[in-house]
Amino acid sequence: MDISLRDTIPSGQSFRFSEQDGRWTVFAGVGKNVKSITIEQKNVDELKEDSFWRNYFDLDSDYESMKKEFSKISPIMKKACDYAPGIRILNQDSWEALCSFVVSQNNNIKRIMAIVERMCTTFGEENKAGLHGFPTADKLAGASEESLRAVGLGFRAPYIINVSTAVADGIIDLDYLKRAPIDEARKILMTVKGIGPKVADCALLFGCHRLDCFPVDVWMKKVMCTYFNGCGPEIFGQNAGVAQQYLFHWARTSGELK
DNA sequence: GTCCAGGTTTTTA
DNA sequence: TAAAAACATGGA
Repeated sequence: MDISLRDTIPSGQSFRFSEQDGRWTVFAGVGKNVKSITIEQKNVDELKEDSFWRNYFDLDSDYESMKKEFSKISPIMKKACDYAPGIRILNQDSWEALCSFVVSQNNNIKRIMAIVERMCTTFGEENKAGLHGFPTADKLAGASEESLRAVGLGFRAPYIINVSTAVADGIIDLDYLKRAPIDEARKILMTVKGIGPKVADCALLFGCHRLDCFPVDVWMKKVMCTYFNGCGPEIFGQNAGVAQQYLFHWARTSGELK
């Protein structure tokens, strides 16, 4: 089973992309390390040729066996896997993901994307190809609250300064979060004012590839309540975060959620 | 005008 | 402790 671009790129895990006539353009990376690619579904095999994008789209993980395990859990879980079997968890830059999910709180995906784009053009370095990278933590830590409000961050502006300062000062070590015990990792993130359990879990799942993290937003609350008897993520095992993404996508786009 | 958006913090009871 | 309100902004 190949990756599905349409079920993965705009599925609420990344925020820098556009689509026109089936051609997806994705931007990824911080500062001058930013890269972009334009790709169509029929050409996804080309992604395997490039080590960066091969890793970014997580093409070497075994999703077939994960889906097989998930499908045993319940009929709805199987339905979600069959509904969009080409979903993948992207390997985004950890800082970009963390910062983007601070932007995401009480916000909608379209507006998150617009704000992130303005953050990149305003605060992000431009590389030789003219692409703006995601702003570094150092840059945002030094920005004024006023200048952050000017790109539409609203009440999140001080939160962005808080998280940027924590990363810039090494209080949050993103590389450590990739290997720390999961409870400790969440706890470290949540010391920042503006990061709660949901944003912490999204940062860990989508930015640190911690597949055991299970972000619960309004959609997932409803799914767990309605179809899983209010159970927690334990029932999904070590790759719960992947199960979460299949359920989230199904709930949000199928129109079948009661 | 009201409600909502991949929430979190602050206030109130 | 737990529930409600406040927080910016723009689109439906």
